[in-house]
Amino acid sequence: MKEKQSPEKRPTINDIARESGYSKTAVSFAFNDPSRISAKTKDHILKTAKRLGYIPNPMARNFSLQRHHSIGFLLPQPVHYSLQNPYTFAVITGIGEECEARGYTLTIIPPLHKSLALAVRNAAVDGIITLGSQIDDEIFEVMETRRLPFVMIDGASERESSSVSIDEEGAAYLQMQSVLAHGHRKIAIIGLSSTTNLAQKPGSRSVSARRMEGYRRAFKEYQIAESAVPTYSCECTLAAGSEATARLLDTEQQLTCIVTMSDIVAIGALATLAERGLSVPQEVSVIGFDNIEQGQMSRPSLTTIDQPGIAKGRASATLLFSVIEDALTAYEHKEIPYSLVMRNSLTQAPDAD
Amino acid sequence: MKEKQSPEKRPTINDIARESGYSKTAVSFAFNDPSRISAKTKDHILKTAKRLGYIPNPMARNFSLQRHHSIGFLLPQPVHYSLQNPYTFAVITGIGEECEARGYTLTIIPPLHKSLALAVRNAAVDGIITLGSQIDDEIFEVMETRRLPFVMIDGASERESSSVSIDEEGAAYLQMQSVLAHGHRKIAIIGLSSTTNLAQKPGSRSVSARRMEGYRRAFKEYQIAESAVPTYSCECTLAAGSEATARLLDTEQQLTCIVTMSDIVAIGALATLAERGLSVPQEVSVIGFDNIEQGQMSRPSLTTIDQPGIAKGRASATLLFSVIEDALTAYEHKEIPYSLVMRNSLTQAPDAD
DNA sequence: CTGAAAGCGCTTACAG
DNA sequence: CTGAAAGCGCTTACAG
Repeated sequence: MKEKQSPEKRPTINDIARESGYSKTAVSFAFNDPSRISAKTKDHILKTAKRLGYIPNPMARNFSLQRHHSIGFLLPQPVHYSLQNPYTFAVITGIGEECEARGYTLTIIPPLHKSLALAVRNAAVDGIITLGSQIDDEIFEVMETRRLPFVMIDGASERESSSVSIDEEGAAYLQMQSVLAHGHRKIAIIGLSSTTNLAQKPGSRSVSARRMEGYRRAFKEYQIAESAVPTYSCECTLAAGSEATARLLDTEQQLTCIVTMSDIVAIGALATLAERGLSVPQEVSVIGFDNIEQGQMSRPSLTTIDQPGIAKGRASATLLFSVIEDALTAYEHKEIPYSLVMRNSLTQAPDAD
Repeated sequence: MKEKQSPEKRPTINDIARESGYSKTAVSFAFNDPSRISAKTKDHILKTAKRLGYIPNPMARNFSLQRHHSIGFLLPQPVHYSLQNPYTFAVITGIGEECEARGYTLTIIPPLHKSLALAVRNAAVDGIITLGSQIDDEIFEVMETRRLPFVMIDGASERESSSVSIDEEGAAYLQMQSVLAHGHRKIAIIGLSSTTNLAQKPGSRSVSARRMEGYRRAFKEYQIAESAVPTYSCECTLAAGSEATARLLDTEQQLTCIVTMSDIVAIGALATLAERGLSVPQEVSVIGFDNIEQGQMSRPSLTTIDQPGIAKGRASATLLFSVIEDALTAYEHKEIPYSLVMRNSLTQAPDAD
């Protein structure tokens, strides 16, 4: 009765043991540690396995080993939005490179029934990397009670964990400073709107907020009233960037420079400016943030702040693996260097002299 | 002795059963099917779970259920190359959207110790989606002996499985036909080089090969000798596209149009042409393939063949889920529609009249 | 070199 | 409504 051989069912280690005449132990060794059995035994077992079409079941193996061999990447927003931004992809690429080197897979975790926390409860991963500052408390609690190590990229929480970021305030300062140094005074900012519907924690400052402080420092240095600089915000997509720029051009008079917090938004702005017949940078300058690859190819090429997504992804995965595999418990906060990339979308203000 | 309470270890269902005074069965029901126990029991159990910090172990749950709740995406090339192409990302986005709707995660599977087949042996997924035609026989064998359902996108195998593609030959015909209809006769092609080091199976034709047939049909129609059209090929990256274009311009005389098999390559071509001071489309026309988002933003905007990556991703996931969840066994070959997107990189040949 | 057996942490058919 | 027990398919410490 035990032998019921439905042709559908894949063979298990028991089938190979029975069929080859050896024990399950021997079969397991044949696949995982052949040095522990004789060459003859190994050959016989492997041959039997091949004949019956046996491959050890990874799920059972992982369960026995208590390792998923995968790390998770938490999408900050629904798939459709998140994956629209090449910066997200750069981060994923970096994480993926590190996974490849370690023999892990990379599990992308979208919200489950609209809930990321629920998705994290169920995620079959050994650790998690988060991106952005929209991770709510419930998610952290789930990760903590699951004892799931995690690393935050661009995060804003004071949780006990490793993290990877750039100095947002410093980078934003550099960005605005370079705009002001080019003589621009009629400036508009397009920031990043937080699409989360959860209240931001008082202690945790969003990326937008931290960058605004950098802007303020630059304003102070150039004695500009912050209130004189209109600030818009939009989602981080090409379309939203175009549209925000259109709104902005309809409202503001005689701008000479648009400062964005994302290349994607900046490229959207370029499109709208071209449509309106405004030449960049002669009439209006534009500056981006991120340094995505497409910024080199846009016309004009985009002046921007380089924040290397791939490097961030790699660094976060390295940090995560060090706690997963080496059981490292000291948390590390890694700051990735940023820099100003001068290309052709920013020039002297036309009204400056 | 059994009770050794290391503070490190997360509690299991046994701990909650013991602590709450109920059985494991009851604990399991409290989480998965509360209607089967009394409200009082449920409350008590859930409270105990919360107190001890218990979340059911997903690995054990999956193992018991014999479901990973994840589908795999097979990277056609090492992470660093594959994820360079926005088309790949569009496909991933489409798959991700469908996973999100079904409550699955999406596992990205890079090669393990350089071997994709090895990675597929170990992948903790319920099914696999492949992209491109570089999947070798060993991989198919692994999937088949693992009884792992799979769907191929842009695949070229005659395997028993569902697949998603466009009519490559027809789409390429349309592309070349539109070039010829604009009067171009001094044309060069930049195809896709196959980076696989395995011999292509005789029966399976690569995407490049199938598209060449479409080109041939167009040539025949316009009575052009195929041998008169130089054909280059390069990897599908921006840099390789730039470089192939440079090589091509160094060798060929007085081209009026460059026909590429990928927008990424076409955008690389645009960059090289700009560098050389050749105006597009006045002096040289360029046509792409894929219709990635950046093609709208390039200068000039890119005329191309639309092959919707997101739609392909979604369709492939839908097909895969139908065999995973509904145990569907009939294989389906889905053709996604393509179309010509006329923008500004293609115009009448300068020498035509 | 080889094997019997415990263990990984759940789910669920079955009996009460 | 509740619980004892079998089962999911491996790995590995231990004994021989």
